[in-house]
Amino acid sequence: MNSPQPGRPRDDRIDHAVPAAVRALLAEVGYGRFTVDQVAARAGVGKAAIYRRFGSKAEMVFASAVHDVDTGPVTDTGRLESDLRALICQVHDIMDTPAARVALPALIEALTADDTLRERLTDTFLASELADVREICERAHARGELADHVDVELAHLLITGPLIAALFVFHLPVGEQLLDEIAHSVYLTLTPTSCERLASPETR
Amino acid sequence: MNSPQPGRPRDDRIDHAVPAAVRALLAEVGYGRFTVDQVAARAGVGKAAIYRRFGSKAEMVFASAVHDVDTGPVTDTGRLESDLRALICQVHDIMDTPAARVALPALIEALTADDTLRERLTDTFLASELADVREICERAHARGELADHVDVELAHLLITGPLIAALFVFHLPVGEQLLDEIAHSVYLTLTPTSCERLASPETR
Amino acid sequence: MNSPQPGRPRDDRIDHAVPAAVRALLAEVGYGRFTVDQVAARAGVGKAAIYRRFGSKAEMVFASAVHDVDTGPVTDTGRLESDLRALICQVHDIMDTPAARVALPALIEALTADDTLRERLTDTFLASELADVREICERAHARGELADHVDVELAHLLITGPLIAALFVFHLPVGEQLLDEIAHSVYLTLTPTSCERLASPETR
Amino acid sequence: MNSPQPGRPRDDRIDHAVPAAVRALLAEVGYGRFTVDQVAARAGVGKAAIYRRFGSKAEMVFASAVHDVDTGPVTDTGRLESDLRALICQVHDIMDTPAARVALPALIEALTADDTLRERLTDTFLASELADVREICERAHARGELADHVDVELAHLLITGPLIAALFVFHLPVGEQLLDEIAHSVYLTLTPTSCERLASPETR
DNA sequence: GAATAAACGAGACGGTACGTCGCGTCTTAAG
DNA sequence: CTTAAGACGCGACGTACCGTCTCGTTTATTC
Repeated sequence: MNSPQPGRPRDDRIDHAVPAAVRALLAEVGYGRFTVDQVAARAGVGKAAIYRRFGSKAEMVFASAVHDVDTGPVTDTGRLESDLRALICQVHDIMDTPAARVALPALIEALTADDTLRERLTDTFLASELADVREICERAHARGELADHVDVELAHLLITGPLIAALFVFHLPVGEQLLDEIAHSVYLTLTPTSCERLASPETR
Repeated sequence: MNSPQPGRPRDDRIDHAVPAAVRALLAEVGYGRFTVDQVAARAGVGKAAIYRRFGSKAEMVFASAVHDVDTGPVTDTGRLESDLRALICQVHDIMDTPAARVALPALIEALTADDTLRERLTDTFLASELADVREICERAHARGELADHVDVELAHLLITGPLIAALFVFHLPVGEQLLDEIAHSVYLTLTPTSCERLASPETR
Repeated sequence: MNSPQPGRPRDDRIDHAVPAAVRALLAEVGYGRFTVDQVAARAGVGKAAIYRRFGSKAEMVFASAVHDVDTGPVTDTGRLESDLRALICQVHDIMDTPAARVALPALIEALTADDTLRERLTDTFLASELADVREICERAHARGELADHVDVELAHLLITGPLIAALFVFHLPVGEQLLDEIAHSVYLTLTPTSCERLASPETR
Repeated sequence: MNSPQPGRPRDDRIDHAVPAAVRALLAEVGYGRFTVDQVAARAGVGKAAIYRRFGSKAEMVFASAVHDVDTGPVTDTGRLESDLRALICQVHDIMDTPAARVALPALIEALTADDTLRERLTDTFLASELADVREICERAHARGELADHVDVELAHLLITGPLIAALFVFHLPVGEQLLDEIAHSVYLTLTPTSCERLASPETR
């Protein structure tokens, strides 16, 4: 019926070799002195094979660096703060890969000029993270830990922002304690303080 | 005594004209389609004069983008939360310049490869902001709003991180309300929760 | 057997278009205000394609200026003096091209520093001209016009020297009469003088 | 009367040091990789002092290379051929200086673009050499060796041409024998052959 | 002797061309 | 129809040199 299409099929090994070479080179030389020809040579591949798969250098880097960000479902710890803590840890693990440490800054740079890339990021990474935050909040609301209307986008910024700043801008060491503190900060921000709850429980 | 130095001195007007041209061009065409020749032409200057001052295109851009970050003293509003709000606004004003919106992502990218640049950023921008945060906290402590030991670096991350993420990564609109919310979040994180205050009012 | 060589082959049209553009530009603007970018633009070619063929601007110019010096066999007029006249005319035609008038002085300059270039000139142009002179002399000898041992290199200098001096050093107009006179001078120099012939007519 | 003019007078040492540096550098690196800044450094002099004396790099080189070409009167040997031989030797001595071997090719190159330079050369070097040739011919005519009307310009080309070609184009060794042969060739060309004189003494 | 005026070393300046490098496309022959 | 190899057009890069200009200093003549 449908002939699997004529001609030589694409080589699956290339689909793996190229992103691997990209990550290796990113870790070695960074994004600045990073060349498509180098990637081709390293992967033992022609440039045409690369450009048949990726529309541009930026796309190639982006697709190669964040190749398996399907983080799976958010672990349910039973309490809001530790759920947040788990999510933050998950995000951190994605960002602190050797390849990601150089690819994400490059991605940030590329985003300023490339609207398509920006849209794609919004639709995939951002959407998925917002969904995760929303899920956590809904679970907390179901448990009565949280009011029904929380600003999910704000929460997302409070979670990712400090991580991005620490990792990619100020290049500070990011330890467990910092993740705890960020989680606690978000928790405090999302939950009405005891004081408010005690003082005016009916105002809401 | 010691002759100031032989030869024709550097032209002061160029020292101003080049960064101005850089900022204008960054705002107009972005970092991607940004040319040293364009800068030279715009500034009415030869390329040699530029490369005599900056080692590379990147250095020129970064040195030009953050030209007057000496934001002066932090306004004292009398209350911690509004002090934080003012500081956040200050930081935001620096970052939301047309030139900065395109230069800072490029700077972030460059930081991953250039240790010197990283040090320079740490010693200037980061140090100055940490000092600002510290000053605000000390004033709050003097007023009795704050415990004596607060994590200034954490506070700094909580302030700048969400701004950076919103402006440069997710390209979200940053309005007054968001600045309010960030300030509130930092305030909540720094101050002991009501609950704790209620539980141990005499510890002060 | 041996694969002709991998990859895209050099474009033959460029091999012709570039020298043509060089000659056109040399004739138009001279060697002084002559730009590689202009050549590239005129030939509809990238600079890389040029530098893939020629190691430098100078190489490109010289290789382009003397593109078809294979002047074919020397015309046989049946008499030594008119043979010489024909050869001188041939040499003059090569040197008085618009392109050659500006390229050859530059070539002369380059020869002082570049041994390789010098060798190449010796092996091609000089060798070919010496062969021509030798052929003419041998024909004359066969006809009995000439003694058997003539100094071919001297003859060559006497032919080309005045042309070079007139065209490239003193920039004098070179008309038919001058060519006649040079030919006559060489003829006189090569042939035994009448005096000698009168004195010893039987030596032949 | 004429005040020797106010202000600091020009430094005589510079007038000597610069041409000396030019000749040294020409001999060392040739004209191609020859820099005005190098000359200034070598002579221990500022560039302004150079450009106050010479209008351009080409002028400087030209004036420095042929600085003492006042060859004095032509020796009178009593016979035309040896007079020619002496003149050729004089010309050769000028051209075969280490500095001249690189400066003259550069001068030849410069002549194609610079009309002023060409005029200057014509008015000085060429005029002086033509005068020399003319003087020799007149002496020969007075002695009865020569007819009254000889083509002085042709003679000049026949003298200088082969020298220029040998020295600057083909870079052949120029020995005493070659000078002899050139002199003989010119002699033959200038003097009517015995045959002609014998055959038709009255045709002239 | 002070003022003037030109020349000096040093080196920055505008301009222009150089030769290199990278991107993304195209063109071969081979599979 | 894909592949490896590599040439292609384009365009920016950073360097080099020219000839000019500005400094502060030095050296002579003129008031």
